[in-house]
Parts: sequence; structure tokens; C-alpha cells
Amino acid sequence: MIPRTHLAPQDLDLFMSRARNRPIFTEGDDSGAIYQVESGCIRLQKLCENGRRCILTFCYPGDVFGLGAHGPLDVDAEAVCTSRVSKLGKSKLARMMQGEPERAMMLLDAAYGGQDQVAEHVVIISYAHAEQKLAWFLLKLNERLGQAIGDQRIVELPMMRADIADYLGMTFETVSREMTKLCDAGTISLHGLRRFTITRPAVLAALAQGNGITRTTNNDVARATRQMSLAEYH
Amino acid sequence: MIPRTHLAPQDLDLFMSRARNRPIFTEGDDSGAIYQVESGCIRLQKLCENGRRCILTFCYPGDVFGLGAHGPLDVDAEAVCTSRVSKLGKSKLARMMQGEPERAMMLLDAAYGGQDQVAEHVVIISYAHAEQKLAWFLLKLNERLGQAIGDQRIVELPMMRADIADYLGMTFETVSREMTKLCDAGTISLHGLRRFTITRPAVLAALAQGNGITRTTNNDVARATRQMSLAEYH
DNA sequence: AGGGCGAATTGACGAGGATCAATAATGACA
DNA sequence: TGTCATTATTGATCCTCGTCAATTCGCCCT
Repeated sequence: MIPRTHLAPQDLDLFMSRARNRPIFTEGDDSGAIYQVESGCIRLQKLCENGRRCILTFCYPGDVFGLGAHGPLDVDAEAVCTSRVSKLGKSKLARMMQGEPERAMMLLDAAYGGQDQVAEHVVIISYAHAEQKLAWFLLKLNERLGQAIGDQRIVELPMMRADIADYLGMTFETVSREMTKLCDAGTISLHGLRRFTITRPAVLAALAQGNGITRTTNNDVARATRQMSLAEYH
Repeated sequence: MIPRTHLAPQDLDLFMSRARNRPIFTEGDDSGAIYQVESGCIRLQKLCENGRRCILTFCYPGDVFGLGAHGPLDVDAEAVCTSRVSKLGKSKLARMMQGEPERAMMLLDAAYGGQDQVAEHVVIISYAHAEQKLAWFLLKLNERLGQAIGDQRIVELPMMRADIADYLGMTFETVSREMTKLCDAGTISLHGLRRFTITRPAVLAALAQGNGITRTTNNDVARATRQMSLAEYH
């Protein structure tokens, strides 16, 4: 149930439980602590003045968060559903850095951004269309949370449509529409609202790669010419 | 000319010069080194299969990069214009961690994502409209690179329109259009193609906040109700 | 000064998705 | 089991921006 564990029980300072939509920390907190998800799902998010919300990443059991670009100085952390997290305080962390620098580096790597591939997320929300965004998201979720039950691989959806929307930079209506489109096409099948199966993995993977959109752009041409110019090498 | 310096000369391993569009490192390199921009501008970017490019961040003089979410394992680093960078190797970094953990932490913080506020970038490309995106970008550029020349504050644009577009998740045509719109409105004024002045800072700041778009969304309502429900506290 | 090339501007058009709105499905609770 | 609140689905409409295309601008080189 816990795919990747960075922190062993003896390292930890304390455990915390949080119900749906309850905060772990809020923007501006500067405890310097690191957190690890034990069960449930945590979202790291940012709220704008205009009332919008942007979810930067979801953290699943085993994931570590709390520092760097997605740390308390920049974002809020809230429980997506009933969740448990454990905490490693600043002082223990500092001690670990001196005693076991190798392990500390790995831990920091995880906490700082390795938790989710920030780069890939940015690429998707910048350029992908709705269909591609959702296909990508469902595949990621399958990799991370998919469980073989019988001969089917069932994936739980810990979050609601609006969460998915705020993570992918679209509206929940569009999420819903694309979801039913995928169902109608037989690419996935829904079991209730919070559980699905990928029935045609190849198709979904193709959509996630950006196939399904036919046109090519003239930006690509610009790219090609840019590559070719062997101008000023140093 | 170097606003924030994390690495002093005696720490550094070597200096490198790069001409426009030349790489510092490419995706998959795993040197574990940290780099600091000395002059010019470096872009950290990711190329997609479909030929698109997404720029994750621009690094200016004094910025540190090369680890974590935006490190060599995930992205390419290329010179936007003629640039010089310095390098700090893996072994020297490890030594610093044991000897000066405080300083090492700060350095890692910078290298891992503090360099640019990843969170803010994601928010902007997710939700902002073209006008707001550009206004935000120009303001950031002004903060970072703006120089008082006479009584004017001139800002250099080290990158071309296509770079801005790939950073903000839009097309270079739209960048161009919004640029001229801002000029026509008297909000900024261009001096040549690679240099500008913010003539009405308040207006630009308002646009960057998302004013200029009138409508409110029903997502906001969802948010409001979500906040109000004091359901299951733990 | 002139040629040539990459970059930038500007226009026309259409599609994708946001918005508004109404209804249906789901789950919690008495 | 029925009621209510929340979440999800579906439809209709409109607007922003991506796309394609045609110039224009600026710069480097000879």
C-alpha cells in the first residue's frame, strides 16, 4: 500500500490525521519540516486573489513533501480525502544531513520536486488539449495507484472532478465531458464516480502522446529552422 | 550586475561560455553539478515528441540551477543569448554539505526551485489569459533585470518572442499582438525589439492580477461553498 | 548601399473550451 | 427509506486564441 518509503518509523516525529479539505500547512508557514503521506491523498495548491485555485501536485502514500518550490512558503497542503501524514522536524532533518548526507540528499530530492515531475506537468498544462490532458492524468494515476483486482486493474480516484480540473488547468465541466467521451469510445470504463479501468491502454497512451489532434503547427517549422542554423558555436 | 550570488569564486570548478542556442547540459545528463549564471540568460526547457518546446524557467545572472525538478535529468539547459556560466561539481558540493550544512541548504534551496517561483509560473500558465500572462512576465522581468538609466527604468529582453511564448504557453503571434496592444494603450513603450519601459506600472500590475477580464466564473462559487462547509473536522 | 535571412507584425478565419444554465446522480443522515 | 446537499452530467452559446498566410522590419554580411 506504500509504494515508496523514504522515512522509516524511527525517523519520524509525529503522525497527523486530516479529514477531507483540512489543511496540513498553509502558505507562509516556515517550519522547515518534511511530511510523508501514510494514507489518503494530499494536494499542494495555490489560491489566487481572484478566487481561483491551482493544484500543483497530488501526493499519494509514500510521497514526501514540504520543501522547495512546492513547500510551505509557496503553497497550501490540504487533504483531498481522509488522510494520514507523518512529520519529520527541522532539527532531526539537519542531524540526518550531517550523519547520513547520502540519504539526506535522496530525501531532499524527493521533497524538493522529485515527488511529481514538475517539468512534465508544466508541459502538459501549457500545450495539451483537454483530451490529452485527461488521458495523461489517468495514465499517471494508473501507474501510481492502479491495483490488480481479479484480472482487472482498478484505479481509485481519490479526488473529485473539480480537483482534476484545477490540476490540469481546465474546468470541471470539460473534465466531465472528456471523461464520458473516453467512456463512449471504450477507452476506459467507469465504475461509479471514483473508480475506473483502462480498457484500451494503447489508445489512451496514444491520446496522452498528443495523437488525436491532427494539425501540425508553424511553431514546429520555427523549431526546425532554429535547430538547423549552426550559427555561432563557441 | 549580479544581484544574488550564492557561489563565491573559490567554490567554483570552472567557467564556460556559450553562444546563442548552445546547450549547457541536455536531458539525461547526471553530473550532479550545480551551475551559476555569470552573464547572459539561460533557459531550462523540455522538448516534446511532437516537436513542441516548453520553457520552464529563465535563469539570469546570479541564478543557480542544475538539480531537482529542473535538473539535467528532466530538462535541457541552453543559452538564450551569449552567456557565461560557472560550475560547481558534485564532490565539492558534497564536501560543502558536511562542512557548512546551513549554506548547503540555502544553495540547494536555490538550485532546486527557489530560482524561479515554480508555483507562480504554473498558476499563470494554467489560468491566465494572454494579456495577463504577458503583463505578469514583463513585470517579473522588470523586477529582475530592470535598470535605472537616466530617470527611465529600461528593461532588456534577452529572449525573442518565441521564447516568451514557449514560457507562457502561447504562440509567438499572440505574444506579438498583446505586446502591441500594451504599447497602443500606453502601458509600456518599446525601444527597438529587445528593450522596453513600463510607462504605467499600476495599469500593468492590475492586468497581471487578472483585471481586464470582467467575468466571474462559477468555479468561484464552488470554492466559496467548499470553504463554508465545516464538515468533518478532525 | 544592397542583398538575404531570420524575426516580428498584422490580418482573417475557425475550433476548442469556458461560461452559463438546467438536470441527474450520488451519498449522508435522520 | 425519504430528504437534502453535494457532485456530476449534459446542452447551448460565445469568445479567446491557435492556425495559416502575407508583409514588414531589423540585422548581418559582402
